[in-house]
Amino acid sequence: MGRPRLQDVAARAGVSLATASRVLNGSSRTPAPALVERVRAAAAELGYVVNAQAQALAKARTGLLGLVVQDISDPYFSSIAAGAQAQARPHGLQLLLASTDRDPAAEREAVDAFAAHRADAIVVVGTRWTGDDDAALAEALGRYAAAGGRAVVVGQPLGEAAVVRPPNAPGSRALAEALLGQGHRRFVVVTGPDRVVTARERADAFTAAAEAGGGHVEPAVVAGQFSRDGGYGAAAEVTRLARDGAGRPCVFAVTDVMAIGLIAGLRDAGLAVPRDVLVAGFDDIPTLRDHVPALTTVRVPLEEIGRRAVLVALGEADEAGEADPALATQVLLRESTGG
Amino acid sequence: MGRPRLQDVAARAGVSLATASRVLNGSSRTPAPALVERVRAAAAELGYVVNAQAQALAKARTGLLGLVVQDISDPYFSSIAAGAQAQARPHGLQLLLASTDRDPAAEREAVDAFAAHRADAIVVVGTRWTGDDDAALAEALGRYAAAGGRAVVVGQPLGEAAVVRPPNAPGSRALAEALLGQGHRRFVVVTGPDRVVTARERADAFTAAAEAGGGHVEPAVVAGQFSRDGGYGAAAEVTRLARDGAGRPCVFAVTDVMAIGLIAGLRDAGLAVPRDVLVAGFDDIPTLRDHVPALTTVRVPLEEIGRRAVLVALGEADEAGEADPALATQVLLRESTGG
DNA sequence: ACGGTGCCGGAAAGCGCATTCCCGCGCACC
DNA sequence: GGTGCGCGGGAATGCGCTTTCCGGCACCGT
Repeated sequence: MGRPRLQDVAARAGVSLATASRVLNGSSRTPAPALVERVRAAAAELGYVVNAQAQALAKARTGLLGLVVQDISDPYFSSIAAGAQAQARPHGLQLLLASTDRDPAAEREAVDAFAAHRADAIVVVGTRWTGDDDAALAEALGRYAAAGGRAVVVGQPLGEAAVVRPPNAPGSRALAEALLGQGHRRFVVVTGPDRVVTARERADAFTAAAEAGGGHVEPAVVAGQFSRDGGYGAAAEVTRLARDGAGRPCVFAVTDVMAIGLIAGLRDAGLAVPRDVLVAGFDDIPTLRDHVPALTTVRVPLEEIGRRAVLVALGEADEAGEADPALATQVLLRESTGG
Repeated sequence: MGRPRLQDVAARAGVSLATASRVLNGSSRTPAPALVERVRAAAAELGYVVNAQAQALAKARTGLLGLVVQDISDPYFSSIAAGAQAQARPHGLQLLLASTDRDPAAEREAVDAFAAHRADAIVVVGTRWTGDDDAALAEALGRYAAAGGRAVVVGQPLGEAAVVRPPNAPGSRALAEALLGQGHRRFVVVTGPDRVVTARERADAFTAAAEAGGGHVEPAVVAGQFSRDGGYGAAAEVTRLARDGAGRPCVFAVTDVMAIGLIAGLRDAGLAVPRDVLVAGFDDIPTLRDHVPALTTVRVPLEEIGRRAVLVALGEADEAGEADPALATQVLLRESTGG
């Protein structure tokens, strides 16, 4: 009553285990057509389902790809995951997913768990942290790679792992230049907590480009969280700046979801966008396409980043730097910065 | 230079394989403290990482939980996935994820792949299809369950699998009643393609409740796709209805993302919400919380549904019907239906 | 006609671990 | 002081499959 084994299929087809294996799974040699037919028939009749675990043990390859993201319910990560999934399927890889809730310790645990499952490759997606939160993760990935696994990080470099760099700096620079082109000169950056490297990359590149282009950038507003609520919370400080200084400030919130929260907070404070304050975001989250006011943002090819990470993990593509043409951003100027 | 095996750890600690296994993984018996210490030390020195594949083969349990969703980049599914992940981790289960791009054939293939990997349980999330698109999936899940796997579907019942029913009908009924309570009487339902059972469940329950409460429900508008673009495309027909009849129609779009698309389409057609048309959605997608106008919708405990599905898969909870109190919906009346 | 060259099928040795069974020891009890 | 029992450690078996390796056969060339 248990599951049929390959042995059972072989017996029913009147062939050896080796032949059955060659017919159903093997690749190096192809048995005679008559045997192939018999084995296939026997397998079908028995409802045979290969045991990937046993196969993995024998072949030292599991067909598993570990994907570690910081929050799968965040559209940024789920878009990347969708791209990874799309690329994994045609390669016959199954995705092992871990969503870490932005906890560096959980990231490390996920990598260790995937290593235990002997995933053929591991892709870790998400911002690195300043300080030494990453040390344990780097070590875990290092051990994994030393044992023959392929490690890829999407975000910032970490240890020896191959890296796919989302175009944070180029995108932020392009955004600054586009806003300068619209005539804006007074900028405010709403960034995430200090330890979030991605937030810093975007903020720094934007600030540098804005100042290089003759703009004035106010001291950055540091949001308490790297999220919608963080953006909302930053509204108070932005409101103060808007009421103090001269002219409408043009605010760059380093992610779309922060920008959305910021706009909501401004509205609750009695300020309208773009009437009183201009706001731009980053990422071009699909669900926010119909936001009112339409949000100026930078489109990041998230799915493509996911696909690329998988290809790198498979050794079929090279690492991607911030300037990689396949991962180029696109600035989308919309109503929130004055149209 | 290969990975250390348990055998290597045992040798280094001067104990037998069995003892090492008992120390590091086993549970039935605990060796003497001195030995435990020696084995642990040896494992640490060697950098031993247990081979989950080998363990799975020997124990006939993999610690894998298969999760099949229709589109991981859709916030509906990614929220459920987040809940599933949160529930899986404390149980020491790893998530095997498949995103099928809403292709019934891909759903079946994913189930077969998970069965091959001997996942301890499989959860299939998403609407069923009318017609016999589901037959193959039902069969695959049936085979899997017959071989001892635990199968759970989130959505509509399918074969013998345990089912967690999102509260589509209760939520839709409650929404209709709330809208009636606001005084609305003229309703339009924007539903998805006929084959999408979830769309039909919501539309039917809403229609029945609205009519039972004395409302008038126009013939349903069938969107071409179960998505934002489907909602956008339905705007033309809704515009016609709004211009024809008497009074502002109150439109129920069966998902938030369709509602958002609809509102965008209406805007492009020159109609404002709620000035000319009222619109309500379903799901309460977090990212849309700051939409303007604020969207009347039905909050569905998506993460909780994900958690529950995992618990059912683990045999630690019972199936959940549409009226399950733990999965209750909440109607959120907001500006899009007149506040 | 004979030795040689491929092919093709089967037997068997693992892959890394859990687990059953067995054995030896020390203790309590009679 | 002897018997029985409990406990802790080790040898061996098997989980289901892949993959060498080997033997036999047919077919080729000379």
